[in-house]
Amino acid sequence: TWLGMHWDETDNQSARFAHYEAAAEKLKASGKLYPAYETQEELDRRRKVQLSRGQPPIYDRAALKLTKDEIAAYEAEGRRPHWRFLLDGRRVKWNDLVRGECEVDTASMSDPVLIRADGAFLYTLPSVVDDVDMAITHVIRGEDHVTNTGAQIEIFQALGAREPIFAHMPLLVDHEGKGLSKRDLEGPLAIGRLRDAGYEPLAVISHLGRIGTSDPLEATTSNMALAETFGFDKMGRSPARFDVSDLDRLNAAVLHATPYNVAKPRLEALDCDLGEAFWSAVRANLVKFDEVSQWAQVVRGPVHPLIEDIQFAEAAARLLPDEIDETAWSRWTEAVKAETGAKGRNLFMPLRKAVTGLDHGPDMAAMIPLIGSERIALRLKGEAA
RNA sequence: GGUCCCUUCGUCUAUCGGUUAGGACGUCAGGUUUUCAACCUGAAAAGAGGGGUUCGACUCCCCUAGGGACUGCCA
Repeated sequence: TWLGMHWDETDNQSARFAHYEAAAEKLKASGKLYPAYETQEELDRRRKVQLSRGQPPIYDRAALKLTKDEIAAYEAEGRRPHWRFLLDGRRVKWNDLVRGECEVDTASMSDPVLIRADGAFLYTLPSVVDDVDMAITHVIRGEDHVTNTGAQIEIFQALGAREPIFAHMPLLVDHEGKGLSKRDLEGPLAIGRLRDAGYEPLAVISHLGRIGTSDPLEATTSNMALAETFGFDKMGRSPARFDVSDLDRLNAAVLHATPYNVAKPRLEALDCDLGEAFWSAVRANLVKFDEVSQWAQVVRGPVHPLIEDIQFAEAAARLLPDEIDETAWSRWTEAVKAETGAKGRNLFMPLRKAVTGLDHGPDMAAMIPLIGSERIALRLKGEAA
């Protein structure tokens, strides 16, 4: 919901900082934000002791019991306090758009540190303050934030604000069911890498808009079409499996449905714009867009023909129709069949290999008019053309 | 150690006490293209295990097993 908003020109980073400070002062005044003086080492040690005794590793609020003299002693030592938010320790409830009625018992959590000893604000406070300032209505994030939500709702309320609506989506796991590692997310699955790898934006968005939902994972034709089918109520609550091969399938499907007028500028950019007939002939054979250059090469040459039976190729060359149109392929193969007796796979494959140099590819009936009789004739003679 | 969440075809999932347990992808079989791909049609394929509650449980409750998240002076 903040997408439509604009910060005014003067609202720079230091202005934001002032908002965080004001919020912190407000919390300090109400006693909800209190100073603590433990060092990280002390906290770590305390946590280990608690764990070894089978106790939950929760901050014991020792800082609240500090006397004035003890605080003065820390200050004299040069210690600066960090600031913790005093949790109510109650069952915080909200109606999650994905998970329904949710409840977090903040008594089982440590009071979160909002301000570090060096004065830096931790994300928890700015996140809430920004949401309030920007009048955020919905917070949509991963399931890993569910526990945070309990504390954050308390902060919203302590600031006198109403909390937004929350939607916590399931996390993704890989094809083996293991959590997606940071290495994956910053590596091959990073959005920029996916683009570099040739994935269509529509394929990526089709996947992200559907994974974890009850709707089938299928290619969408536009962002709006996807949005119309999207709903938080369709989202599951268990981790969804992310399989990259689904992205290849979706990418191919997106390409298969891409009309010529959309593909044209991109074909031009690759110097592969051989017309609408070319695009509709080859698009069903693409997984990634840039593979069109391979088929453009088959049309324009040079192609190194694959000829296994010279007599067959000679007969085919002799029978090649003068005019190569849409019907030429069936007339030609009929004639070759009549003369050589070859049929089915034995009829086609030698012709395909000789004419395109490959054992697979788009419909030959559509391809040969594009290639043209001159090049076809040369290729049937075994010449690169 | 604690808190919370999850477990249905191979995969993602629907079902909110009574269904032939539905769909999509994948797989397999046909069809079409006189090849491959694409496309069309059809088929096979599922309730983690054990206890309850109930006339009736995938659905509600408990236990077990398995998985995930959180438990930071990270975000």
